[in-house]
Order: sequence, then C-alpha cells, then structure tokens
Amino acid sequence: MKNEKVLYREYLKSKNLKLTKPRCVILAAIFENHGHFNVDELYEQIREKHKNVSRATIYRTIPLLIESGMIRQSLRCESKDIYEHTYGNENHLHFICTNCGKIIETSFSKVADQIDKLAKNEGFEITEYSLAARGLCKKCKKKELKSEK
Amino acid sequence: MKNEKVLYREYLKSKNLKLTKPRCVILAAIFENHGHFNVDELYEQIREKHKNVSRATIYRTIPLLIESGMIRQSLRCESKDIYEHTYGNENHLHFICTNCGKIIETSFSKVADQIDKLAKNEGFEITEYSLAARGLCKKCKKKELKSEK
DNA sequence: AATTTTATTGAGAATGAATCTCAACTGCAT
DNA sequence: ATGCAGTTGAGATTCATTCTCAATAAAATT
Ligand SMILES: [Mn+2]
Ligand SMILES: [Mn+2]
Ligand SMILES: [Zn+2]
Ligand SMILES: [Zn+2]
Repeated sequence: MKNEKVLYREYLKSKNLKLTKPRCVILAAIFENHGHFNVDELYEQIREKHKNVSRATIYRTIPLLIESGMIRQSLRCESKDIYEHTYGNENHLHFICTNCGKIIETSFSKVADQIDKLAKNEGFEITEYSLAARGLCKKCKKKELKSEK
Repeated sequence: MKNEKVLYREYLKSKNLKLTKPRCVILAAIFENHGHFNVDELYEQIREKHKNVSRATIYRTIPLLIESGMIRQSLRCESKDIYEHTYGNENHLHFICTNCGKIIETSFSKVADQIDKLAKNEGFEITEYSLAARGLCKKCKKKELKSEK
C-alpha cells in the first residue's frame, strides 16, 4: 500500500484526473480489506471513519481502481458485483456453493494455460479471466446425503 | 424438441407443477432460438405470435427451464442475464470482446478436466461451470494496433 | 497567494432488470 | 362438470447502479 498509491497517482495523472481526498480514502479502504467486497460493504467500512464519502463516489471510483489495476471484478453474488484487490492476490478460480454461499478460491495456473491456448487459436487477447463453478461444498454435500436417507 | 417436451412435462409433474399454455409457448420459443438470448429478446420473440404472454411469466419460467435442464445461464452482458439452451449445445468457454461485444464460444473439455481435479481436491461437487475471459477479439486487436501508430 | 480552469463531489432523483402482489383464470384429478 | 391448487397478466415494488446538477476542490496559470 505504498507502491499502489504511487501507481494510482500516476494512473490518474495520465488520464488528467485529480487525486482527491475521497479517492485516497477509498484506495486505502480497499487495501485494509482482504478477500471479497461489494460496494455496500466498502461503503459501510469507509463510513466508520469518513462520514462524508458518498455511495455515488464509490461507484464512480471502482472503474478507476479497475483500470489502474488496483482491483478486479471477481464475482457476482446475490445480484451484487463483488471485487477483490489484485495486489499480492493472483487471479484464481472460484467455487461457489449454491447451498451455503461459501466461496472457495483455488489457484488456476494450469487451467489458465489451457485457456490461453484456446484463446491463441482464436486470435483472442485475454485481459481478464472470469472463472467460476457452482455446486455443493464438502459440508453441504454431506448434509444432502444425510437428508436423503 | 420432442424429447425436451416430454422431459419438461415429467419435470413439472414431479414438482406438482402444471403444464400450462404459456409454459409450452416459452419452451417452444427457447428451441426456435439458437445462440444466446436474454429475457427481453425472448419476450419480443414470443410476443410476435402470442400477445398475451407476460414478462413476469417468462421470468418465472426461466428457473424451471434451468432446473429441468432445458437451458443454462450462460453469461451476463450489459447488466442482463443471458441464457442458452443446453440441448445439443455442450457447455463451453466464452471469450467476450470488451470492444465490440463479440462472443466466441470454445469447447472446453480439457479445461473442465483441470477444474474437475481442483474441485475434487476441495471435495466440491460442480453442477455448473461459468467460464469466461474478457479481452480483445482478433479484429479489435488489429484495429487497436493500427490506431496506435 | 490569488485567480482561473477543470474535474469532482454529495445528495437525491432516475433507471432498469428482476421480483412480488393479487384478483381472475386454468389445468387437472376426481 | 366440479373443485382445488397452482398459474397468470398487469402493474407495483425492489434494489443495484447510474445520472444530474449546483456546490466544491484540485491543479494550472498568473
Ligand atoms: Mn477471489
Ligand atoms: Mn454460449
Ligand atoms: Zn456449502
Ligand atoms: Zn471485438
């Protein structure tokens, strides 16, 4: 969270955008956070310390954070977009339990290799993977088996 | 589109649901269609012949079609859920061009094998894959190169 | 340091996909 | 044909996200 701020500042400058207080606050909040977050959670987190940052600004800032490589869109859950920061957090595959909502993250380098090959065949240049599978986690699968008896 | 109707009828019966006229109309429309569709497109398509089927009914029917294995949720594009029918349409990987919106479909058996291994490690039982990658298609990549000169 | 330019903000209104409500209707078992 | 349950269309509602706009703040210029 030092490098990031420098990079962010550079990104903003390159786009003729200003490094404003809300933008700094939001950036900092992103890196306090580990794991996934949606706009509402981020808003509440920020509001604890900064009563004057609006939801609209968060919504407006998210695309900048994505474009500058600070965060990525990770999933969509319960009709909400979910993000995660990229720094020290390699892209990964998500297993989403449709029963309990648990999200399991798995590194996916081999999977990505396969996908890259397919993309190359199509002349497609990937900038972002969005890989998930839905189903039942270990626990929920066990429960299901029990209830079937 | 014969087998399907039988299967659908069976599914409905097993759930104590009724095979109503709108449900038949919607099912038929699904199979007229190839490729992807969203609720609005489906609605317009149906409306050409059946002025009395409501959007609400389509929204209500989609989960049934998914549960009975007729269609799957495929993507999310322009803030809309997109579906495709499963019959004779194996699951596949989507490459989505962020510039022109083109969607390229690729079979993904090898990718799925890798993912299945990862899932097995976690004791996770997959019921549905949701695999996509965003980036630039061949054409848009070329355009970009030109405009950079 | 003051001024000018330009981007940004918060608040609340607007949008739009998806869901819900409810009284009228229909499929289907008897 | 009758009755019960599930279903429908129409429109209201929800809720995430986007937009509007007058007030404000950051950077550039003097
Ligand atoms: Mn993740
Ligand atoms: Mn497809
Ligand atoms: Zn679970
Ligand atoms: Zn393209």
